[in-house]
Amino acid sequence: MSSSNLTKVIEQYIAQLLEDNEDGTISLRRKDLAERFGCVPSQINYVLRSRFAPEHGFLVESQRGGHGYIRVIQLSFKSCDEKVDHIAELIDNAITEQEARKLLVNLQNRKVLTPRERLVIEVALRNQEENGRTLFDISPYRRDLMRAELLRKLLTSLVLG
Amino acid sequence: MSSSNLTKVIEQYIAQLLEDNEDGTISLRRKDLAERFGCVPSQINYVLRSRFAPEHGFLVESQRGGHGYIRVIQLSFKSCDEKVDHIAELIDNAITEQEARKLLVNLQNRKVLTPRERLVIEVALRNQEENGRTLFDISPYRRDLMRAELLRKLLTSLVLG
DNA sequence: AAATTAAAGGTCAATAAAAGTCAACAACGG
DNA sequence: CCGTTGTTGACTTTTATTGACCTTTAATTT
Repeated sequence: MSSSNLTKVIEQYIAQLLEDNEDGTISLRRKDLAERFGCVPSQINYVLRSRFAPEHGFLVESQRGGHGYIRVIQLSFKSCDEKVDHIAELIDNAITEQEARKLLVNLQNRKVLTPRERLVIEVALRNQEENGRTLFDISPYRRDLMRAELLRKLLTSLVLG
Repeated sequence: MSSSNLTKVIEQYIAQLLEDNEDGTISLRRKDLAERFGCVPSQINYVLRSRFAPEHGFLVESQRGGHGYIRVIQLSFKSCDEKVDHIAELIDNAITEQEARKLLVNLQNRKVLTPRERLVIEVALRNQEENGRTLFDISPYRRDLMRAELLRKLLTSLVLG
């Protein structure tokens, strides 16, 4: 039944907690949450993986064992969907290394990225390029596709964050 | 009460002592500390092992017998190269997702990374994991190797940058 | 000086209390 | 009907706490 979609319900519950808490950080007990929603504990992991991933601007920290916890951190609320759409448009289905680099320089100039953030992104792109070329023998075009996908994930996480 | 988190309380106490002391060094008596917090002495060893280990940026020295003591030293890096070496030591040849996440939390706590930088790094790691798992069918161990390599590249670039 | 004793701190293993992983199965949307 | 998304439970790993036993050092006694 789509009316009782557990994942959605739990997602909204957590989102609500995050909204209520001004600093964008909340702490959960996995077991308690599972009990509250009458589900198995690993369901909580599923919700976190699928809805509160870093690609969406969230960080999740946790500790096992006695006094364990799960902490969800929303990096910021000033996410304008405009910006995200803009980024998404900027990055086509495929993007070359040159285009990617130009885009990053541009974003840094516009203060969307710090120099350090640009650096990390470039290292991540280069690493994937390297692996695709030497380890997996991916075609140039497919590498452009993969580059676009990675870049989109990295940038949207940052724009959201 | 068993509901309170002893380890955390003791950790914060020691951290406070270190903050108050300008030279980043303090001396403890294990027995006194155990008495103050109403726990068994070996609990102190646990706190030191798990919270003031080198990977958290501390050194612990001690002496047994009469006039014994435990000294905690907060270490600082003179140069970038020292920092790079330290980071390199933290990342083994292979690293699991869990270990990687812990390391990143730790580095953020130590102000080596901003939250946004941690976010980008987590996205990059997740992306590679996802590709390795679903696109290229890489074995778990090999994914741990690749994760370590990527993490090393990303972190050293940042520390140097 | 050597032996003893007291006073530190260290190690390890058992136990309990979390959270994580994975794969099979179910339900849903196109 | 097929691929994706959600649900479940069995099994694993990590963390915290406690206590019994071990080692090292300094002071005291013989």
